[in-house]
Amino acid sequence: MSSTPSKTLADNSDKLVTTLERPRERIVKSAIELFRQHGIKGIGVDAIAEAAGSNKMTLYRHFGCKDDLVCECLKQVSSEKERIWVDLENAYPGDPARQLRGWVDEAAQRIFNDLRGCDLVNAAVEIKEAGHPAQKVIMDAKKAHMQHLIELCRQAGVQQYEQLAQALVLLVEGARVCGQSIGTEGPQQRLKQTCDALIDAFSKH
Amino acid sequence: MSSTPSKTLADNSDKLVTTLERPRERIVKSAIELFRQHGIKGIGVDAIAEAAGSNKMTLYRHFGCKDDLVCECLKQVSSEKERIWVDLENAYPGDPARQLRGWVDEAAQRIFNDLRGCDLVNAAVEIKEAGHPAQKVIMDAKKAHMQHLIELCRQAGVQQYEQLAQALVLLVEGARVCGQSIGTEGPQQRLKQTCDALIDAFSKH
DNA sequence: AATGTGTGTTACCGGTCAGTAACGTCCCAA
DNA sequence: TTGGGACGTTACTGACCGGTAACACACATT
Repeated sequence: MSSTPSKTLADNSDKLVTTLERPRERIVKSAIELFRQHGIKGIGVDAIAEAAGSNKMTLYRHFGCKDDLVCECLKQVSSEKERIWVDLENAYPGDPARQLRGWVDEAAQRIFNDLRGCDLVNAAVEIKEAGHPAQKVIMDAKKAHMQHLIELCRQAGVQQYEQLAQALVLLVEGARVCGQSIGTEGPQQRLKQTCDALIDAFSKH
Repeated sequence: MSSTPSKTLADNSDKLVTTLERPRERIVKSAIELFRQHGIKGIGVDAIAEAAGSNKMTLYRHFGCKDDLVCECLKQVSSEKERIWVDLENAYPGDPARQLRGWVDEAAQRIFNDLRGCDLVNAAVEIKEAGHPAQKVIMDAKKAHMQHLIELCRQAGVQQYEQLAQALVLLVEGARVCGQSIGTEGPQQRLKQTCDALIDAFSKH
């Protein structure tokens, strides 16, 4: 099947990671990148360990099984995503309305520059087994992000702040996924314009 | 016309698929369902053939490789999706505005009843290999659906019909994907309300 | 009766995968 | 100096996977 990763998959002639970090960090970093490139089921632990300049045994000493590694990667990804809230506060201190626009800008920018979608959503699509530990990680992260955005809309003085936040999340998630399925010519091109118009409409009353 | 339910009663009715159809149709039908349940990479051709009450050899006589079967499934799924346009025309003949609302209703209903998302998008998430034949199938189907919706918005008398159609697709695709990652409590709960408000806003000017 | 087509059965191939065992190495701290 | 912890190397297991070969059978047409 053409989905089989080629042999040069984890060609570490140029390692994905610096050797300055410990193997654990290198493994997680490599795993995140390789999961992004090939999907969770599309890459093996051996290739991950090799790309990290390590080996399978060390990987399994740090993570009991592949699922644990997946969870750790998703946790790290989501905690990196959470950094946007402090970044926005630093960029526009005390101005939640501008921060909200900034959130849209950031999302639109990312979607434009990377058509691979959201790591958490992609993992949720791939992992269908009921009760898989990664599902809770994904759900918690998405709910937390949703709550943060609701709070930001509230602080921005929007009366129907919850509705606005939910609509914005739908638009952004939809844009990410359209980029993946349709490609560059999808309806996500006008994401920023649509979001801005929506914020305007909600800010009037 | 009274065809006799004659002699051929090999009857293995324990299978999940009716034996009335030929193996090819049974295989495609089983594959669609199993891909939905386990993902494309999560199920093997052997299990598909068995669920279809057939076997791997027959599967490979009809489909040269697993990728071909995947493409056939996606084509069938997308052609079933295309049926919505004639269904809408039949439900609200000559009333594109009502048809547009009907499209939203249908999407919201499906998302509410099934959290497994869109088969085409799920396949696009799983299949990352550049040039994989399924990607063209997915892209063509999504673009065609997008064009149909744009045309419907235009016929509904919306001036900025393209913008509206694109925003609606973003909302719906986002809702589907939020159902998968967040679960029942996601922002997709208010999808219909949001879409209706958007259509109202675009219909005024 | 002969033939061909579609199908089922069994067995096999080479490859990949997650995960483990056993052993060797290096470095740091006591 | 010694001991231990972290890491690397090799080899292995058992399962699964996509795909193929060879053969048998059922049936419809002629």
